[in-house]
Amino acid sequence: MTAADQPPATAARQSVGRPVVTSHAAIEQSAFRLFAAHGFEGTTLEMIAAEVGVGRRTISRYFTSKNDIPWGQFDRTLTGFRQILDAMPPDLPVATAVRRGVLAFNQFPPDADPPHRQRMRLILETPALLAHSILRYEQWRAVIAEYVARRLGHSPGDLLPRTVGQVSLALALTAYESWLADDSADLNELLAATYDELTSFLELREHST
Amino acid sequence: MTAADQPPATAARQSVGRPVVTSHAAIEQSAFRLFAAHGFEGTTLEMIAAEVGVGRRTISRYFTSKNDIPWGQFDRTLTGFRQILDAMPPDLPVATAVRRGVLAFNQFPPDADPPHRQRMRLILETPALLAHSILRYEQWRAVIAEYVARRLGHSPGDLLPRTVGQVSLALALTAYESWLADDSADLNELLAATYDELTSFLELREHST
DNA sequence: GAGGATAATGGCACTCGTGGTCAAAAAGAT
DNA sequence: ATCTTTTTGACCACGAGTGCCATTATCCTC
Repeated sequence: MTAADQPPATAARQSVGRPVVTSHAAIEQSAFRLFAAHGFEGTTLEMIAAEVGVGRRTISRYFTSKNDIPWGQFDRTLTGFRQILDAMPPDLPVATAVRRGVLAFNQFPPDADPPHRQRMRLILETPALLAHSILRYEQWRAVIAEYVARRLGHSPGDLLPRTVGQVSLALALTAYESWLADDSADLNELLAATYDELTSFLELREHST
Repeated sequence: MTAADQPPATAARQSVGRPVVTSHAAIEQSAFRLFAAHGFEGTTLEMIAAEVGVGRRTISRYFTSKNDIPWGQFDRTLTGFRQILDAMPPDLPVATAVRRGVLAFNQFPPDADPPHRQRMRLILETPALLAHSILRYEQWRAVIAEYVARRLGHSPGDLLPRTVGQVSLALALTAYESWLADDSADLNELLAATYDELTSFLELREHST
């Protein structure tokens, strides 16, 4: 009931007890190979287990669900996102800081682009994964809400921080959609464009109710 | 391959052949009773079938998935949403029309409020249903995107219409969250407040990159 | 170096949702 | 009364998820 219940947690303390036979990364790689070949639905946990060379039960220990496999190290990237926002100059308007933060978060080295594209394509084009994604993005939104709340002296549960988190996600998802639809598109440009579209759209209105 | 494959489609042509033994509404009601008593996960299709008095297989014919049961007649409400938007005065700024449209769509007669609240609480507080919801909301976003596209002479697939659809959904979901958190809250006021929060937030920024 | 403690593994079994198939049932139509 | 039409429900199989537990492989202690 103490540490034995924890999942193997790749790269964690591992001195005593039977050594691990695989890793999150190894499973992820095998899984992606199979996903590419047979599609997400067409790939069973059994097939993944066979590809990795472990039991099906072991796969379920490393990933709490099949839907979680494509997400890889997402939790760790959230820490990076938090740092990005925290590093924003405090004199920058909050809205600008959030915008730049989201752009910076999605700035990848050019060589990491194809895998990232493949991963996002899988997630956004597989209904089961698309549905599952909002559960994962909840934490992403929370990062933004917490930052906005801190900057403005609100609580993260207040309407404004939550709104900004949710809207930021909406904009990012829209940009990603366009990005996946056009192989030559630049993600960062699309993110910026989406933000601009929203701003200009809202300026189309008078202050009526 | 013609009409026999179609689901029973409550209230459709039904003159020849074995008569239906239940309806979407009847199943929905029984299901909600059980959901309230045992929770969504704690209710199996078998239990619902027993409560309705039909076979488990029949439930699966009326609803393509367990996740779809709480949505009831959502498809039909989309038609209403389309009509609401189409009825907006053409001289109204698009952003204002969308805002008013979303508010009108969520304007329910006071007596329909408790069931609506119960339904939305179930959907938004059950992880599996929350995840499934974005698949359903895709059509809702499309209604907005199509309206915006028509008003501005764009294609519904363009960046701006999609952005507005996605952001509108984000605002609505945020408002619903707050609504469910406070029993005495008014949904329409919260929707308006969420829109205002976004507007004021964006005005907090200078036009920098 | 033998034995014990420790922790991951993997097999087994079970539940549940989903979906295919098909015979039976229940109505109208001839 | 028989035929046609359509729904029903039973049976089946598959896959994901999960609790349980013996097995295995390592480190630690004596």
